[in-house]
Amino acid sequence: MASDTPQVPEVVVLRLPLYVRALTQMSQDGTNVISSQQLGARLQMTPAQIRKDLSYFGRFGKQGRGYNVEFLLSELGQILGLNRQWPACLVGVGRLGRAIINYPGFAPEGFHIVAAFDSDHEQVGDTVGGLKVMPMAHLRDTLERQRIAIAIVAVPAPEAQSVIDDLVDNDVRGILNYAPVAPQVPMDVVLRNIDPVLSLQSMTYYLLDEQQDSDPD
Amino acid sequence: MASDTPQVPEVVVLRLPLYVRALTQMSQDGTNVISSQQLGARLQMTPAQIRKDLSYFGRFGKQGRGYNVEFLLSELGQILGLNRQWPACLVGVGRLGRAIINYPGFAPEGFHIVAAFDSDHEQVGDTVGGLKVMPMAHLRDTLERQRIAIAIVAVPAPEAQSVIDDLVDNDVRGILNYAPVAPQVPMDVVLRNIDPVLSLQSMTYYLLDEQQDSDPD
DNA sequence: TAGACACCGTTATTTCTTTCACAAGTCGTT
DNA sequence: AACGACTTGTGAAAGAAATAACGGTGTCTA
Repeated sequence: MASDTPQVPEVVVLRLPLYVRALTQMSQDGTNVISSQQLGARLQMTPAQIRKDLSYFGRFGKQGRGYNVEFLLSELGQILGLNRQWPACLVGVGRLGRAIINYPGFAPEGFHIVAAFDSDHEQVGDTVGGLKVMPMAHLRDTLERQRIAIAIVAVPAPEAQSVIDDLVDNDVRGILNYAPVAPQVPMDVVLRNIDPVLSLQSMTYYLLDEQQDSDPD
Repeated sequence: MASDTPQVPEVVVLRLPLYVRALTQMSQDGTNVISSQQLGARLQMTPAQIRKDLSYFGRFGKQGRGYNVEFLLSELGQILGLNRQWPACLVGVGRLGRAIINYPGFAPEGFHIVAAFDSDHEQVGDTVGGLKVMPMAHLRDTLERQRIAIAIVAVPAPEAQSVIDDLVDNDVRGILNYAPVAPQVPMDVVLRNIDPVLSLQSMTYYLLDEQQDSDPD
């Protein structure tokens, strides 16, 4: 226990999954070995950055040759904790929540939504994507019994903070938040926001140049 | 034309929408004036960063007083191009695409999905969220006629790059990509990726510490 | 087995971001 | 009108991240 300053920069951790994804594809394409050069070209980054990123975790390459794809993939999986299953719960089974539950992209990566909650008693009892929707009161029991460390939040913006407080109180350690707010969480809880509107709003800054709306017909 | 190096750092532009959102809420709460101190507390950032960010664009505050909420909001809206409508098209009307089209969060911010495309001829002709799904062949005409500069991509991963190439060829200037890939685009096209799986995969790194899976009962 | 080449890991350097610190301006009160 | 409490905008300093550079090691070919 001695990492007040995480000795691995967060930016680096954020890039690792990118490497994993590229390597996975290469593995499927039958590539056995890859250089930082090639990987960099594939991901539009400098070879130096890739080597430096990896060097935070160990020495995975072979001089003169490059990285063994399978080996690096398995090492990165180990580092990120991808070689196990991560049960998760969903809070909020409105339109967005239902889409999330039915999204087929999570399970293949080991993220399984195994419980669904909603504070609206209208929804409780419904079955969504094979899951019975439970009231928030069942949170503690369910999280503990199913050893759930990750929660996905898809409630309306005004409710998000209080739902997240509730989750934190119940020892959730990671939160994937779809509500368009910037919630406050304790430092030991990992928060990731999915916010397409923010993405668009920063995009438009760069679209303004030529785009001068003249006359609306 | 002389901005090879954009003199406003991209990180700064990415933060502006955060300010806009906080200010919007404050405006609704009836707050007239706010200091960088207060705004910083609200967003968990230092007052200095906020002042510096804003200083790239002008002088919006008053010494000894702070920022007028309405004024700053309108200035930021101007800077980001939020005070106008942005018609957008959607490509890919599968499960995800349908959820996006029905997502009620875009329109209030001025982002209107006004056309939907799919390369799968099974889908073409369907009506989704009030829009007739069109074949990709209609791309050029529609984009031009409706002055669409933004595309939202929700196709399966293997198709994403070619769809995006197609969009770029047809002069789309901004792309919001939901496919789990890191597409290549020319420098003058703005790309934003929405990728919850990547978010989760970097999150788990921080969850590994205590979480040692012992025996599965 | 030797020579030419390729590539990693790491240190040094440069570039980018954030934070600090303070002069100058504003407001409210007396 | 003058004082004290505040807060901005901004250069300068500190800190973080990306890139460059290169020694050392391994690979391949002949």
